[in-house]
Amino acid sequence: MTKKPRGRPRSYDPQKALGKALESFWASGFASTSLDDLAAATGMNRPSLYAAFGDKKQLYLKSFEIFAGGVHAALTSLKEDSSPPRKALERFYAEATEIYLSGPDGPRGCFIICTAPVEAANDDDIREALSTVLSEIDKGLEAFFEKAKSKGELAKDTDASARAKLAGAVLHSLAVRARAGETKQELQKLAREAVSLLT
Amino acid sequence: MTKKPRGRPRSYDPQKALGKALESFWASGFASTSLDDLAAATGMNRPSLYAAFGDKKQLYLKSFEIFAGGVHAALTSLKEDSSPPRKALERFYAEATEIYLSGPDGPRGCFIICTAPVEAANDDDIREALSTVLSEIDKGLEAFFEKAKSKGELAKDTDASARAKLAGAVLHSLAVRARAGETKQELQKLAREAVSLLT
DNA sequence: TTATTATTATTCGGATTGGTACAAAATTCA
DNA sequence: TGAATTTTGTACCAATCCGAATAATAATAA
Repeated sequence: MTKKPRGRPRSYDPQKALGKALESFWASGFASTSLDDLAAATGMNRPSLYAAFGDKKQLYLKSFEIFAGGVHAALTSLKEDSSPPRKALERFYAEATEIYLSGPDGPRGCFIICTAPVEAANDDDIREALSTVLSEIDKGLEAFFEKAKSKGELAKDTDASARAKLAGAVLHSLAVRARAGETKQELQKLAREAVSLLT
Repeated sequence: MTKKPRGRPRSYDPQKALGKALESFWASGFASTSLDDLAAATGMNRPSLYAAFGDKKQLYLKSFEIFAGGVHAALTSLKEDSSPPRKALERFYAEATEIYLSGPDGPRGCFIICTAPVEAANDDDIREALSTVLSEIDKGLEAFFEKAKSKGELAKDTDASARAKLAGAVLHSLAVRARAGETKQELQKLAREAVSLLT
C-alpha cells in the first residue's frame, strides 16, 4: 500500500541508523560523541543526519527515548511476571546486569544513568528526560510491590512507594558499578542482597 | 622557615585554584569543561594551569581526588560515630543529600557519580579512579556494619559486605536523583527507607 | 523526454578545542 | 646594580567542533 515516495530513495534504514547512534552515545556520552563519530557509525553523512534526526541533541534525545522504551518494557515484564516476587525481581536485576555488562568494548553500564546525569545540570531538556525515566522506574517498581502486596506475598503495611525507590536505587548502582568495572559476581551479590531485603 | 623561592612569585593560591577547577568539572563534567572555562574559574591563564597541574585530565583527576578525600572523611566520620547505627547512617545520608542538593546553579549531585562514569568507558585512568572510590565506599560502609554487629546492634549473621553494597547503592542513587531534580523530600524518603531496612 | 522532488555527497566557514612558544614582568641572589 | 630564575600574559598553532550552503544524484510524475 505505501506508495513509493517521490525523490531519491534513502540509502539507510532510519531505525538501524538510530540504533547505531544510540550505541555511539552509549559508549562515549553526549559531549564526547562528535557528529563525525555519528556519521561514521550510522554510515550517513552529516546533512542526512540533520535531515533525518535534527541536530545532535535531538539525536541524543531520540536515542535516549529508544533506550527508555527498553526500560519501560522491562518494567512491564516485571509487573506481569507471575512467578513469586522474589523470583521476578531476581530476573529483573539479572537481565539489567546482563545488559550493563554487555558491549563491544567492555561493560558500558546503563545508557541513561551513565551519560545523562553529567549533561542534566546544564541542559533542561536532558534533565527533564532523565527525571521522567527515573520517575517511571519508581512508578513501575511501585506497581510491582503493590501487586505483591495485593497477592499477599508482601506485608500489607509495606510502603510500596518507598520500597520502589530503594529497588530503583539498586538499579542505578548496578548501572554505575558495571561501567566502573565491577565483576558479574559482585553485581550479583548486590542484587541478591537487594532481593533478599526488599521482598 | 620556608625560604622564599627564587623567581617571580605566584599570583594564585594552588589550593584555591584547584577548588575552583573542581567546581567547574562538577558543574559540567570533564568533556564539557574547556580550558578556557578552567582558566576563567581559577583566574589563571592556560600556561600557568599547565605548569601547576599538568594537562586537563590530570587536573580533573586531582579534582577527583579532592572530592574523594571528602568522601573518605565522611566514611571515617560514620565509622567513628558513637550514636546508634540507625542514627549514624541517617546523618551520613543527610549530609550527603545536603551536598548533592547544593550548588550555585541548582542541585549538582555527586562530582564522582555524575561526571566519572561517562568517561570511564573510554579512559582507563578515570575508570580506575572511579572503581577505587566505589570500592572504598563499600569498604567504609562494611566497616560500619561490622562495628554495629560487634556492638550487638545488628544481627550476628548479617552479611556486612553485602549490606554495605546496598547502602552504597543508595548513596549512588541519591547522587543521580539529586542532579535529576528530585526534591529533598523525595531523597529523604529514599534515605529513610534505606536506613529502616538496612539497620 | 522533461520537470519535479528528495536524498546524497562535497565543501566550506566560523568558532572552539587542547596545548605551546615566546617575550615581558617580577622576584631573589650575587 | 645586574645576573639568574620563575611566573605571567599574549599570541599562536593545528585539529576538531557543529552546522549549513551548494551541487550532484536518483528516483517518480507528467
